[in-house]
Amino acid sequence: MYALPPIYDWKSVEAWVTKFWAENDIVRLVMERNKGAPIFAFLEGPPTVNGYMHIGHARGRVYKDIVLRYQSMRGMDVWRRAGWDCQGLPTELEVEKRLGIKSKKDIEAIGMERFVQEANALVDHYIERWRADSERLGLWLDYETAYQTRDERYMEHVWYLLKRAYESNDLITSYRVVPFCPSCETPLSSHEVAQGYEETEDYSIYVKFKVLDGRGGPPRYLVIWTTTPWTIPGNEAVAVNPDETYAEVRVGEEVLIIAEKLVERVLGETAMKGHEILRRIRGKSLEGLRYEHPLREEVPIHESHAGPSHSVVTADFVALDEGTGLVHIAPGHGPEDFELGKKVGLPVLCPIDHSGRFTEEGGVFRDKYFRDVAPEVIERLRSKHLLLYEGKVTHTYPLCWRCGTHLIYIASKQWFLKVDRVKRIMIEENEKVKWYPRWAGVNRFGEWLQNAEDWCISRTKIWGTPLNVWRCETCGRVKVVGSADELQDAAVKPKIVRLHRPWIDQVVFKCMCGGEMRREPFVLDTWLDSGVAHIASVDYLRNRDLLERLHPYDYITEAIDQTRGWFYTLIFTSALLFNKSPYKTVLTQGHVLDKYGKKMSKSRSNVIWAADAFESFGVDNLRVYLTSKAAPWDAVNFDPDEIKVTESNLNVLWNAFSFIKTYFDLDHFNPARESLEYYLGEGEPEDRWLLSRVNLVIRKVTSSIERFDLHEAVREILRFVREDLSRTYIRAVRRRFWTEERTKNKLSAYATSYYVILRVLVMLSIFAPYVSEYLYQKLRTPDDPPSIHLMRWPHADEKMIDLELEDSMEAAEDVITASLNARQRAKRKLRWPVSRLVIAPSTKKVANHLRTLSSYIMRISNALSIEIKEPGQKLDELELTVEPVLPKLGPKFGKRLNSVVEALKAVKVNDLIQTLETQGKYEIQLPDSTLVEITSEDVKIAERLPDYIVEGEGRMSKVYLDLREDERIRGLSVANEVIRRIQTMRKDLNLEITKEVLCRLYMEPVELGDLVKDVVDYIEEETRTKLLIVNEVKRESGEYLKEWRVGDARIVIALSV
RNA sequence: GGGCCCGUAGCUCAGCCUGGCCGGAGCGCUCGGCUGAUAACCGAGAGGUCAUGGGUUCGAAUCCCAUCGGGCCCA
Repeated sequence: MYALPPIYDWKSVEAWVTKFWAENDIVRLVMERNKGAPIFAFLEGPPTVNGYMHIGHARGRVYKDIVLRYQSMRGMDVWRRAGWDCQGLPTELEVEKRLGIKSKKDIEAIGMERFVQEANALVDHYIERWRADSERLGLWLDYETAYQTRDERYMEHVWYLLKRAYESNDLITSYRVVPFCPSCETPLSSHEVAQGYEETEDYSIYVKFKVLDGRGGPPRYLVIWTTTPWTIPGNEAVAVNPDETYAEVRVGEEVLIIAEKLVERVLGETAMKGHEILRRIRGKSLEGLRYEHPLREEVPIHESHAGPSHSVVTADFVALDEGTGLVHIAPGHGPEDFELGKKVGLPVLCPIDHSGRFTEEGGVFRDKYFRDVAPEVIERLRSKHLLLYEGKVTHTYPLCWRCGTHLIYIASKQWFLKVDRVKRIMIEENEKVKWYPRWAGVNRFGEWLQNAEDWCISRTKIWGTPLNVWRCETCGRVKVVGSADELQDAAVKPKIVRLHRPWIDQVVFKCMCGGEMRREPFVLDTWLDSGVAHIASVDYLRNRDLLERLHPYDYITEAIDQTRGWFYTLIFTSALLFNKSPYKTVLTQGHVLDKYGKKMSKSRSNVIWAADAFESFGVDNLRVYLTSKAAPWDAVNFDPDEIKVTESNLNVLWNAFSFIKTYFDLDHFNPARESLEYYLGEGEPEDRWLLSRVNLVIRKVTSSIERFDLHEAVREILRFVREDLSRTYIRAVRRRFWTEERTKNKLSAYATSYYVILRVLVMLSIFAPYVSEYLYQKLRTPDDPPSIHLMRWPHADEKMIDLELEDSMEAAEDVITASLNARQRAKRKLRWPVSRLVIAPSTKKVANHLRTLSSYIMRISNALSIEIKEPGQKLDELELTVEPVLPKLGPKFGKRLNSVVEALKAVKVNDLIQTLETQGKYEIQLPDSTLVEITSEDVKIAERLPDYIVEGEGRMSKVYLDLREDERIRGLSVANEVIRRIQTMRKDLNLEITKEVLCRLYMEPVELGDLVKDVVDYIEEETRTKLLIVNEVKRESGEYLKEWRVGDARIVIALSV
């Protein structure tokens, strides 16, 4: 233990505390403290370990930590296992980059074993960094038993889930159109797609499809609009809304078919002039109308497409808010198109492969990349006079959430988890979940659940949980393996049986039919990994009892974007397995944006890494800043300059603590032996007031935390420290602390300070674990727990809450502020006492409140006497004057005005006021003896203060200071000036506060010496000196001598140690 | 196109649900004070069309509608 540094230096605080925790095994003690108590189950959403922790992650992790610390202090046995999400595309991409892999062929060359080895090494590296950063952040999770989604025991739970799903017919395989990333060469799930929408610029083209109707006359065309020209090779139909009206429009020599409502807009945008509507047709009537495929020469396969192909079909989803009201249908490139095609019997033409290149079926476009084909398609349409218009449009288009590539929709065979059965359970179970804020669950999540679609879980990748489905090559029979044990029956096994690829691919089963069963070559969506965390993290298959105790979990919290991610996949798998939600309470977090409110991203290079932030700002400062700035679910703009404010707030705590602690040490105050109750009776009202305040604050902070209003909780604590403890209380008790004797009055202030600061530190500890620990260590007695984090959360002592007293203090502070204000205007320093403080309260209640604190008010405002008037009662010396209101009197009295004004001067003011009040009028006699009547409108009553009174105005009271001085006041004033100078000099000499020294004092004019004679004791006590008033100064050796000018006076002080 | 959140002093945010205390706080700024908590502390001051426009009401920052702007999400 070393002395408290003079200012708050978070760097050394963190260093000291980190060492302290490690040496005393504090984290373990905290984890084990409430064993056997009721469980508070937290489920850690595993960070994806494919990068480092940034400030946004850090904020989220602080919200985890605060709640866990709180529950632990409340006596709960907190379940807090850490976890890491290890697999998936991002890691795979980074491995490819490191190994210089560009295609699947490269992987074959390098070997999948090497690939997986590299992936594991990468994950090891990131986990190490994440753990270190998390621990430094103060997030105390159980890292030793952390779950990892790459562990075989973990992956078995994914298998278990799929086997159960297979048994309940919720696991299916299906040929469908799925969103696909051509760069990652894998399909994406809808929640992955949902994360990647971005503004992009695309072509906007209007294309004419020539109608084949065998009629004579001008050629007719169906007009369609699309932003994806590369889908036209795959076109099989044009859809119209059966209930809308379409128009045949003549433009020049051609007839165009467009939805009637959109004619103006389309022709306007395509700059076509001089049109004429020939006739109107219902969409339904267009059905079956055949057209010529616009690229029939380029994509010859269309020649073989008959039946409903290349004709108009009807679909309810065709909307008239954009385009032409005619939608080009490519069943191989859009989910809606696919469904429609299935309904009406269109072939599913998908001439694009997994890498985004056109296949043989793509005709002239073969081997070209889909996005590169767009301009060529446009040119060919133009040359065939089928292009009506070409432009650009900016819209949101889904990009791959990891690599940023434009996604395509293509048809392929994939594995799905069906949503129908599970959806009903999820919706019902979601009703029971407590969401913070409510709208995140009811509106956002609720809506998402309503629209949930089948979940595509298959990925054509390597680094993931392998799909546990084997299919017989001969008869097609399927076997779903539910655990590692089940692999034992395999006919062919690799030497080392491992659940990852490539080893798992070598496991071959014997089918009942005699054929060989091989694994379906997919891995699984990584969201399925984290989605089973509620069971896999506790190794459910081998610990069913444990799960019983934890599930559903009390608390999870992640950022709002997990609405479509983890919040969803968790409830999905839990609904599938157990028919219930896996969590009871969800706190959704807002994002951290940069100081300009922009999203942080690597491409903007405005990302702030957590480790850097810890270094530059300090962990506690950062934690308090992030949590106090906004509600957890609001986005915050991260502005480094603002953290300085947080730091200075904590510095106020430091200073307050330092003041209190200094005097505790001087007096060897031992809180363990000194009872607050014993001394409080001898204390002052500010003691009882502060005790009331702190208990009220405990109550408020506690209920804020229970509501997850964590921002309000921490703000309330800081406000209390700043306003109540530092500004009000310490100002009030400073003199009491300076008392030399061990009086009960002083000890009451000590005991109060101890009581209060201890509770404040405990509450603050969940937000700022380092500095609160540091200060606690300076304060704790041997009987206290070894760490603040082993303390109990304080409960509000209702007996101590005294709202009457709080109101009284508020009234008193109002008066004190007003009197300081008055002093300032009168240029009377607080050091100089005033003889009299008169208070005119606005109400009876305020008056009563002030009376209970009159001596407190005197003490703080440095007044020698106090008078508290009744409401309405004025200051005795207050002179009331009557002033004529000339604009009123003039018209009334004309020439007699002057004599009326003169007569008013002679009137007895109080008499006049009273008469006006009671009768509404007043008669005055003019010099010529005539009587005139005036009303309250004619005069203005003003107050006039004597010269020696200065007035101050508060919210609840008016105050008057009597500035007149007598010998005593002047003596005290001079004494206070002397005291201050001596104190300064003592400090210059760096004297111990208790050190007694000799002081020779010389003052000019010499009469000042006489003034001070009566208060020598006072000066001696305040400055701990032996005072000698001398008539002349000679510098003596060994003395510290200094000359001061105070106003006109000269003061020479000489201290000899 | 739809949904959600948000627009209050230079900055960050309370107040809005349950209309009515001259619309608040912290920081910053200006001026002054204090000086054994001193890189702290205290006082005073300047600074606001409560996004805009309607409506309800005796009364609207607060309730309702529309518009504009910002953010997030969905299609």
